[in-house]
Amino acid sequence: MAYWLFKTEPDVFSITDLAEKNTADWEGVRNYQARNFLRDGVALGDLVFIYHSSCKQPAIVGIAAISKSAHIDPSQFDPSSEYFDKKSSSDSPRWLQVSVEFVEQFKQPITLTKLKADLNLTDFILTQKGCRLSVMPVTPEQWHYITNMCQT
DNA sequence: GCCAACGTTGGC
DNA sequence: GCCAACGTTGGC
Repeated sequence: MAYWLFKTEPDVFSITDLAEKNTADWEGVRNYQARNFLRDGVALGDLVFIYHSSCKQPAIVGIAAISKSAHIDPSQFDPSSEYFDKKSSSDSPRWLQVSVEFVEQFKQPITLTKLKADLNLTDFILTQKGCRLSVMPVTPEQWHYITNMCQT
């Protein structure tokens, strides 16, 4: 089993939305490196940190589990979707999505400030300068360290 | 709203 | 294949 971190803008889709729906298709990944992680790495049963970005308090806010591995993201073919990609064809679709299932919402989000300040997380991809990846791997060591942070 | 740090596009 | 121009991300 592997560990991941997915970014989302809470104004668009938040951990609360996921908690209410219980499952969701993680649509709209439009970056090749992120897509390749979805395609080649993310597997059924993997665990995912949900991270809120572009908001007042950027933070890891909870955990989800992969409930379906990579499959075609239909929003790329929907002209009314903000994720529509006119250059993608049904013959060779460009973009993939996975499905996620709600696991838990942290009572206290682990803020970006806290993550950046932690000397044990200097290799954490999220906090590296200029990181714009929306899907990234998390090492088991980082996963366990961070999940322990929210119990204190 | 600003802007640094990217990623993508397309002409050549 | 290079690279300038452009678009996007995301913290601040």
